[in-house]
Amino acid sequence: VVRSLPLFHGISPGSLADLEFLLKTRSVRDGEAVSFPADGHGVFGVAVRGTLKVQRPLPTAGISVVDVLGPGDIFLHGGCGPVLYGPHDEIVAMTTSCVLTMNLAELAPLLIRDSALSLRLFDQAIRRWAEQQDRLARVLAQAADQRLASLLLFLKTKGTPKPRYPNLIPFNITRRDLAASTGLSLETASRVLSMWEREGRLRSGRGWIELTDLPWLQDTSQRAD
Amino acid sequence: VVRSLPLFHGISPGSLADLEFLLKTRSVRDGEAVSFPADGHGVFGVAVRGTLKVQRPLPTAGISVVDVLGPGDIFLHGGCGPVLYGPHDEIVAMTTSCVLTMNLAELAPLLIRDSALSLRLFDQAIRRWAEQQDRLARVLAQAADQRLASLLLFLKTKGTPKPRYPNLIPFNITRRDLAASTGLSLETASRVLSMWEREGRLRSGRGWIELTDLPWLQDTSQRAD
DNA sequence: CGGATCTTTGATGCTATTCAAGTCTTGTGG
DNA sequence: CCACAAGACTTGAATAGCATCAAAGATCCG
Repeated sequence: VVRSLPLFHGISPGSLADLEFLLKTRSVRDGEAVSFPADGHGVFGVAVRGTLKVQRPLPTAGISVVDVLGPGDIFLHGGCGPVLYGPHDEIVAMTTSCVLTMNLAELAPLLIRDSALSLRLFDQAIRRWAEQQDRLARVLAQAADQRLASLLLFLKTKGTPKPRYPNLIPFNITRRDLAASTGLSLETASRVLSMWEREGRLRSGRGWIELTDLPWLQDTSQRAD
Repeated sequence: VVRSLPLFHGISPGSLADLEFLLKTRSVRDGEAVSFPADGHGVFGVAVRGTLKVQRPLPTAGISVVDVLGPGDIFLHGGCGPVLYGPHDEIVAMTTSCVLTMNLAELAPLLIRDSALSLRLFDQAIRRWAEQQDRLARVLAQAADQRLASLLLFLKTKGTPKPRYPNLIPFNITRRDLAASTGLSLETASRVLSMWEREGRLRSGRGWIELTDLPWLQDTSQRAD
């Protein structure tokens, strides 16, 4: 499984063997959360198949979706030291998924031994970080419909397309998720999508969305009011 | 200069020599932007002294402040491949500052040779990425006053405190900057700060802010409406 | 002193939220 | 197979919060 990931292509056989020894496969069903040890040890992981969302609980009992993981995306959860997602963040499968995980503490020795592997992870960190930077800039500046357009286009990049429906977002995504990812209310997200559906920009149903007018969505996400 | 940065403490003498050879010092005066080659080659850099903001131009002719750099913070600007800030992003000094820069293309060979250095940069990438994650979550979920409180506390961590005024944000920060960092309008930012000044939470003037009630700001940034 | 920039304040309007009611879809168990 | 409950979605009306527009007041600099 490890060897099949583009993330690890060209990595030395020794490191691959170590990774294969340390990384444990686990499957997560649609809607289920990835469970983590409660003992405070952090986890390093990689998404292999499927798509997952990272939810952050809010003091108001609501949640924000702070990230979306697709195949090949790494994550660092819980624990102390440099970590991406806090111990309260939940990683929930949006479709039947498969992730690899290991103890975070065992990652550093591996990286010290193999600089090519370090570089690969550094590269990915920069790429994903820039992705977040972009999301932040959009949330800071854009109106409701623009944020939704940006988000839908972003989500499309995070899933493995279904053969027969290339523009269908290939995982379960509810109005509630869209709202939690854009900082809008569920009702506003629903209203915007209903409008777009009337205009023929997309088709949608309970938990699924198919983008039928990508160019228009691109324009919308980039227009200068 | 390179050796004095905590970022590079404990790095092998060989790599330090390489870094010292490649990294060029440049000073930036208050309000000035760091200039970059227009030839499309990316730049890797480190902030050494002072504080800088990263501005992203918007289609509406406005700007968003997407990041703030303090001493020891790295950045990757322009160029192709994995890069943090796009070619249109500007890095502007908020106080007289000093940064080290080098050609981004020359970074990878260095990282391949020294895995400890790679690990150090990976660590920082994760830390800063998590910082942005946190900002994103706040912008998604919080009201105007909460966002401003979070931002002020964040900004305080990015400057080197002035000896006589530990709670003074030690660089030039205008209402316009606060607004561009939180996604609010200049007027709203001004109104909230005026209110806080009347309530004795802070003192401020043209371009400066002194936080006089840190615990209250903490509470505000974390309260559940 | 004059000009530029930063800041404040008020009036007005729009956008998105909130609250509420109701419809549709899906899965479950009898 | 049908009834039912839970969850997802829609829609409307009222409201609140923030943006926008406009004008004037501070502060800094040469």
